[in-house]
Amino acid sequence: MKPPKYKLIAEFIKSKLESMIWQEGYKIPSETELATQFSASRMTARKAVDEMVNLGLLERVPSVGTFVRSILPQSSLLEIKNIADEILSRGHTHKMTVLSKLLLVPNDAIAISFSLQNKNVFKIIIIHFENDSPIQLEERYVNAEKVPFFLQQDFSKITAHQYLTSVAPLTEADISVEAVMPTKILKHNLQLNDNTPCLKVTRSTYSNGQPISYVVLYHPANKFRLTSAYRTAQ
Amino acid sequence: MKPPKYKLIAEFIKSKLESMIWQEGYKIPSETELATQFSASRMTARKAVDEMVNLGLLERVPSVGTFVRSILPQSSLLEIKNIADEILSRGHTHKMTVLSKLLLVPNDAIAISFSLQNKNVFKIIIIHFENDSPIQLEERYVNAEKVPFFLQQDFSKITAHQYLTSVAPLTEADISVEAVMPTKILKHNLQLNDNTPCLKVTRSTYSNGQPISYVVLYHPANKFRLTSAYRTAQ
DNA sequence: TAGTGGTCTAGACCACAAA
DNA sequence: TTGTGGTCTAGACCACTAG
Repeated sequence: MKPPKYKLIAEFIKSKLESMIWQEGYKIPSETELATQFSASRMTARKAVDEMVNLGLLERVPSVGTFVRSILPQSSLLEIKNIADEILSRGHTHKMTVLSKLLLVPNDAIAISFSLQNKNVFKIIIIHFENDSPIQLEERYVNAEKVPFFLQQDFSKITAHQYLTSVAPLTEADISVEAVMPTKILKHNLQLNDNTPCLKVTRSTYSNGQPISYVVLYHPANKFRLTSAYRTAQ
Repeated sequence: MKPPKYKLIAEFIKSKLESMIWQEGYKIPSETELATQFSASRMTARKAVDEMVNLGLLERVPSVGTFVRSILPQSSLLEIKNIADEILSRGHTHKMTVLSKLLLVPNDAIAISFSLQNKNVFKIIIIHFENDSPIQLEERYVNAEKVPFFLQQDFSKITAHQYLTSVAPLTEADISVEAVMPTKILKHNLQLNDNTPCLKVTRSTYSNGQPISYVVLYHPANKFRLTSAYRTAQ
């Protein structure tokens, strides 16, 4: 299984960018030059450049050349925050209760969302309290292979999210947000009235391409808002 | 200026998706077939398919074929996107109705959120439709001093957001998301049942420190998800 | 005029899946 | 065995920019 040639060229470009040898605004070798350098056809070199352009790392200027783009600090947009820290930063007290802990093989829906099939996962359900009032129900699935000691943690000392990021650095995440009506169980656990909708946040996290955790968070809508700030570069 | 051949092929595919002739899961003609049909080489047909795959509308399965992807209505929280483009990129039709347009001095709540006091703002209310079904109510306040010709735009040709970014480049934004129960008016306009919660997105946008627009977007929860992807810098 | 990216062709070989 | 997508080649012509 050898990688295709265009991947090699793309890796070459990436390494130049990572090592900062090619800095912002630098004009990279023309497609013809890259092709010659790698004994490839121009179409193949172009495909490598295509990939980097799609990633937003390079920018083409017709008739002129291809240049290193300025980097946008996009990661700060929706920070993956720790609920304990957030509550403490509001000057409130944080408490949690673990409702259940177990080891299982995920059902289809979870497995597909989480790209884990026929693998063991841990499941844990936690309720978080802010000043003794429930503010979040956390239903979390964790890749048991990658994080074998997950269930042995004392979650009153370290949150699940804190522990996971310490074991496997968070590199990618997919987040989705919906508004839902709570189920009976949810209503009971979050001490909700009849007509209170919930914010449902679903998040899959990955560490270097490996799925680590799939979590569904429910927040009573009258107590919670998800916020995010956006800033362009410069 | 005639469009390149691969664009024609891409448009052909897009039209099949928009008209729902090719539905979810449908296996589209092979690259070779497309090439023959358009008297193009396979590489050119492939480039058209590439484009649709990158847009997330098609999915390749090696050795088997290329298929129409299932589409969940979702929107990016991170990127400030244009709802019309998003709907179109799902192969659906977009329509809008302007409910009201006016010039006013903002009340306190709006003024504070929007850091505009004693200044004129335009207010506009728009309903967006995806395939004739209402998907978003947009209640927007615009800084009249910075964007004097806002109300004169034809919003069936350009969305409010498109026009604003063309006049004043978006540099900062604050976004917040809540789950709420719809008011009577909202229920009526979004054609909602009694028990459908709404996702309420509030966004303030700025251009180089100047407030440009404050917008509240309501989405029926059964039709909408907000999503976002997170990637660390390399 | 020389160099660049944008497009395009008409072939080719491969690995893989389905019949 | 056939058809598919994945990769690749060695040319080509174009419009455009810059020296």
